[in-house]
Amino acid sequence: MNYWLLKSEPDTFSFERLKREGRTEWSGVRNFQARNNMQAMKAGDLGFFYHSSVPEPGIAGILKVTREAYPDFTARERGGEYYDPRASEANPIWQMVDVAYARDLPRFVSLAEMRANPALAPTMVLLKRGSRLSVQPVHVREWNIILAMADLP
DNA sequence: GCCAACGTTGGC
DNA sequence: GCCAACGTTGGC
Repeated sequence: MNYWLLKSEPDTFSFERLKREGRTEWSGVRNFQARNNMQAMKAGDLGFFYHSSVPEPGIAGILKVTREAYPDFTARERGGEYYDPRASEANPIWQMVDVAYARDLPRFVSLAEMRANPALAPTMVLLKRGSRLSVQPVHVREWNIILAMADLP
């Protein structure tokens, strides 16, 4: 089992919406490193659902990978927001996974709080200077620290 | 709205 | 293969 962190702007797609709708396709990823991370995902892997570009960014809940990487068809939707003219059936270039709501955290864990935790700060990808990767691995150690933070008031 | 940091593109 | 220019991300 591997752990991940997936960023989303809640104005576009929030954790609450995932909870309400149950599942979604994680399409539209247009960064190679993020794509490679999705290709490494296994069904059953868990991930933090991270809310970005809001006054208080942070982890809103937990999702589960339900379908492993397959071609992201939005890359071939001519005129669509995620269209990529280089993508073809033979070479889709971009991949997506399906994810489902897994469970709530006891509470929201903010970016500021994670930054302030010296056990996370030096290593976690999210906290590295200039990091903007939208799909990133989370070490099991970091995963457990954040779960413990969410258990505290 | 600003801007630092980063990834990608394309000329050479 | 280098690297400047550009566009994007995302915290603040």
